[in-house]
Amino acid sequence: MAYDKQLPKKSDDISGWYNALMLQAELAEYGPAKGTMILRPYGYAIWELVQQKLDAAFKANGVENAYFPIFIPESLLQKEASHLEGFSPELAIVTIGGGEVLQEKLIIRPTSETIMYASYSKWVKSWRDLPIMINQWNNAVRWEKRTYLFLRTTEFLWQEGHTAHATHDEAIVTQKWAMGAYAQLFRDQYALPGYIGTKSATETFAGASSTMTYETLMPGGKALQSATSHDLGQNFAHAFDIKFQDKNSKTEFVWQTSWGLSTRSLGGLFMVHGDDKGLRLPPELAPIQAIILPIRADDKFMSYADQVKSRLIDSKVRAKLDTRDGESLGFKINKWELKGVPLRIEIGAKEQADNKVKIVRRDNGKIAIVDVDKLSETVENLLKQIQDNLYKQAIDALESNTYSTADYADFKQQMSDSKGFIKANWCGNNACESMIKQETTATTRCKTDSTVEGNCIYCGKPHASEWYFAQSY
RNA sequence: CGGGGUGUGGCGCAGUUGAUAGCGCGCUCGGUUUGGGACCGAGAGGCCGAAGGUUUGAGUCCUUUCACCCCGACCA
Repeated sequence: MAYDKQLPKKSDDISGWYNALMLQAELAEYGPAKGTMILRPYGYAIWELVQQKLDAAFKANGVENAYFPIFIPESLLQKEASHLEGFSPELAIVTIGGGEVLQEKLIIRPTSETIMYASYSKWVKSWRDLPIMINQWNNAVRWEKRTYLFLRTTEFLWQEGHTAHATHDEAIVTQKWAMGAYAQLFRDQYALPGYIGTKSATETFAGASSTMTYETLMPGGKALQSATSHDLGQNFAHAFDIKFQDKNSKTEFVWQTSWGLSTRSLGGLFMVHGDDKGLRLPPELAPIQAIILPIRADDKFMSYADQVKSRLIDSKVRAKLDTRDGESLGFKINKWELKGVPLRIEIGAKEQADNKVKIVRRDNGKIAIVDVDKLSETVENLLKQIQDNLYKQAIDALESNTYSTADYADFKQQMSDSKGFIKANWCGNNACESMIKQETTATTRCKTDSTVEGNCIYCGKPHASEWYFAQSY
């Protein structure tokens, strides 16, 4: 295993730190084709934990999993005009199959609205066929000009939920429910606080009526759109002719939603919680929650170490015993710190003699010497504390980097200094949003939940509502 | 799509005025070690991104080309 001794400091060089960390912690590496990512077992295990949690939440709300093809005939994608327009610059298109030029080009899915809704239109005839609540875990391809590991890769993994309802109200309930599920996941598992709100017209998903977003703050002050939930209105229903007869025998178009969370969110997780020593994984998403390090590889320590491991496994802690030879204790400590394992348990002669273990927290370095009989409850307790502490640190960062101003000069100054989120009023006019972006590189991230109106920070017009602005990843 | 950079053992790099490749880390084996990135010894591993050219001779010079990375504009 190759671990470079030097990881760039997070505070000096965020981008260098992040890239090196992704590779060194064995989360991912670059695929042979530009912008692609190989998810290594350690990184994939984190994604699997996300999947477990989210999948359970979906199913609890009646969502079923299914799978639709990766190839979308070009004609399908063309059916919804704004959807096509939004995605066409970043499509990967198959033109040759089996050595022959295809009669109709095949789009590699950038998202699955079109191919799924072609089926929905066949499936829905009666109000009794509704709602349709389907999710799929899959990959998608968007030919981005510039890529980062996790944060923006040419191919990414995600889930996309797609529902169809008899009424707009019901669709909106689902849109909000999905965002609620994401918010809970981010808070309870990712330990990532964020702002939830509606996107401006220009930032709304191509083909949607409205987009809700979960916006998190990255170190360096940029915002990361971490999950979205769309109210598609009847846009796709009209384009794909998805209609049904209601209880009064009247023909109606369905109301739809779609919502997704991708491996991008893991990039946010790594970036926010990591420190100069490497990753700091929240226990909920740590493939290994406790790493047990015998001070020596001697047999007499091993049986005790095995016993400690068994106790943890029995109490459902994801524990691993590092028995690899040829690595000194110091090396192993650094290795597991880099990989962000929340707890390190050291076992040596002293611990064995006293029937104790030494437990060190990754998040703050605090040491506890614990009686082995109290091991499980102590570990469980510490894991909770670490989870809470990471959330607390992240929320402190979010709050202390959220500003509010009514003065455009302040706004500009802030965006060129420490960045972060700025709450400011905006009239809703595209021209103002676009000028602000040109002059500060900041865009609207989402509407705040404030109902107080003010003057537009750019044009000064009254009755402007409050928005979060930030530079975006 | 613009700007910058880099391609030489697995990784990071050196290679001067051209003379058929070297260092560190890692890896393998043996031994000594082990409470914060151990040490000694012996090994394995590279036609220098690709193609063409100049030359007695090219990692090095020339031409073309490909790929990737970083920074911007576009985006989950």
